[in-house]
Amino acid sequence: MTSTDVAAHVGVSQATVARAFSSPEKVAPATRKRVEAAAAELGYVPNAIARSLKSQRTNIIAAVVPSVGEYWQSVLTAFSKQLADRRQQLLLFSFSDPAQLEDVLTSLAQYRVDGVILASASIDAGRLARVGSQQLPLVAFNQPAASGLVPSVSVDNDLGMRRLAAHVVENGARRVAYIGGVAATSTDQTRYRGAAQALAQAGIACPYTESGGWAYEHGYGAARELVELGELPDAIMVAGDELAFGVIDALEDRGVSVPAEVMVTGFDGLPQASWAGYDLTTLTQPVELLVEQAIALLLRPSEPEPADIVVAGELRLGRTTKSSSIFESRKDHG
Amino acid sequence: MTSTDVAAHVGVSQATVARAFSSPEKVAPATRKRVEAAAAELGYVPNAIARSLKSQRTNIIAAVVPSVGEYWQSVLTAFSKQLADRRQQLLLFSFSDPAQLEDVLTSLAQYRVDGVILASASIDAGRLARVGSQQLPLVAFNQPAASGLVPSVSVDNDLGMRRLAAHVVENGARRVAYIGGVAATSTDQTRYRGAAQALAQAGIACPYTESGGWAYEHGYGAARELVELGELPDAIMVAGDELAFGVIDALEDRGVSVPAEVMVTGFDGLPQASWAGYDLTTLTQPVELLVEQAIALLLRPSEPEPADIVVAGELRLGRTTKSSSIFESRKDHG
DNA sequence: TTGACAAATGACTACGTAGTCATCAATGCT
DNA sequence: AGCATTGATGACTACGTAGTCATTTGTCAA
Repeated sequence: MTSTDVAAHVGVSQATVARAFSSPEKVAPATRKRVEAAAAELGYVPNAIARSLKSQRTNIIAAVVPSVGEYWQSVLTAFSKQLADRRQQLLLFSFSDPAQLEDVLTSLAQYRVDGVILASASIDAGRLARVGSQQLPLVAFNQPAASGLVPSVSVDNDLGMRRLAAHVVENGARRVAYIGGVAATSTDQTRYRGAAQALAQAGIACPYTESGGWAYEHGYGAARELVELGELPDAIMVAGDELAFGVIDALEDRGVSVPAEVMVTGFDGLPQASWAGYDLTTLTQPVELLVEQAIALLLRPSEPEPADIVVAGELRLGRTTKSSSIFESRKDHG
Repeated sequence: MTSTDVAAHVGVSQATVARAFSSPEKVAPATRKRVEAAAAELGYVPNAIARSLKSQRTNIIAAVVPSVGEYWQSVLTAFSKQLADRRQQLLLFSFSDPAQLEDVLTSLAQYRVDGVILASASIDAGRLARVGSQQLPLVAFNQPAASGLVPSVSVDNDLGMRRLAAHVVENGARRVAYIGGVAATSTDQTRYRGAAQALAQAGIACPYTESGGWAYEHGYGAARELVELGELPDAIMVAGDELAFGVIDALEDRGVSVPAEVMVTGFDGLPQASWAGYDLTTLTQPVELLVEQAIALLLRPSEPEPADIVVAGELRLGRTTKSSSIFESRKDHG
């Protein structure tokens, strides 16, 4: 079924049928009605492929996203929803291993999408530059390393961690440990630096432990090791919520009470952080807002130099850092 | 950058450049080398849009998936991974409200994708038929209602629930309640029927409570009501894992111990079910296998009548139904 | 040496749409 | 009535690729 078929059926030219769909105001109402009726009867639907070839726009945005991780799934959900509202489609390129990125970027280039969202902590500057050198609109999502290289949107990792650090210090923590994800990622580095510097101002050191990933089991493993080494701190600041869930479970499995013995903070503000089972103190990322900004950056005519948008998150106070009664009363009397 | 540009640069015809990429064996090795070199130099990448127009294949599979829910996110991840392995792309159409389905299906039709995965409990038979009436390959994912209408792949909901029911009965449950998601969905109905029938064989009634959704908070709310009504059963069978997490947290928030006072079972086998914090007894869906079957069904030449593939899940025993010591010892001595 | 044949390549065209330009009819104005 | 203007429509073409067919080149055997 093509516009030509419909045209023949109605007795008009192919051009008129095409206009009836792409710019209806240019077609006489009576004609438009007849075209629409015929299209419905014949089951004609405009071919987006052909339209894209002609118009050089696909109405498709590509998202390059890690295939695992609660956080990325929630980001993906937000993108998919907001793009749908703008009548754009989402072409998904997911990868589980940074080594697959080459392939992904290659096939991505073939599809002439209207824009690309690069959302992954593990895309290095070199690759970023390579993608950026192509002409297509691009935005890096939550990738501190991209700043300056390509347009980017990020949560304020530094500020977020500072707030969390200030909070645990206020709650009486004097010895703090940090459990990171993958030390090589700029996200991890930025978050750790924020925490370490804020704590340093309070005269507190903050040893870094790399868990080796961003998943539950990495957090679980790292916390288990901390427990087995003895010498537990007053608080553990964790680089991400999913990691933090693992940390909490590992601690409680070994009889360490959270927050009475050890406080725990996360980062991201996943839905699960609000679940009663965890009720995690964390830095909630304004995902909807971040995504909105990213899409705006993508569809806006490109500016001379790459914009870097940084949005502050919101502190979520959960039971994992609730002041123990000792501190509460101390504060009451202080 | 088009194949024509590269051709001019190398001094061959456009056809030769096209062949060098689409069927390299038809081009003399020396020529191919020169073409590839020029393409790399000029930054030429074949245009998948134009290729699709010509070849009538897009190498794109569309997935229509609810935008919320842990389960669907994990399914989406699996599809995205497996399709990438087969060099297919995933065009994502997500919706948060069944009312949006009309729009979604309309824009879907324009993209001439090679196949469609319909994954949602809330697509009714009428709409299914409408989509099915189009010519494109289609597979319904985990939608019992689709059986017979269109090709489908599902986990064995009935068998799974029977196994779970048998398990809680073995563990001594004599009074069992069922918390469903959305009663109007065929998934919910099938699962409840499986549980109710299996329990009936043991002479146990199984009242149904609708929670009104599939999310954590729905489960939490439903369980809270059960507690407030008093009369807690020995076991609560829940229609989905995410719901079950809410149920567990609601129970424990109100001082009801799981599993000592009330056992809880889920369904789906989400990653979180294995987290130490929940360690849920559930029916693990073989998501990878289901997805594999779905893709195979999609890409296989269409059979005369729609195939319905049903795959059994695997029982996961967690602490939420661990036999209490009373039963343990009773069994030891029995 | 020449005919037969295969390999390599080029010219051409279709895929389905939308934009440009031309054409034609209808309307309004002087 | 005659002319300019506007609106509606049709003819034509380009978008970038890949398949068909024809042509050229090279190889081998008689």
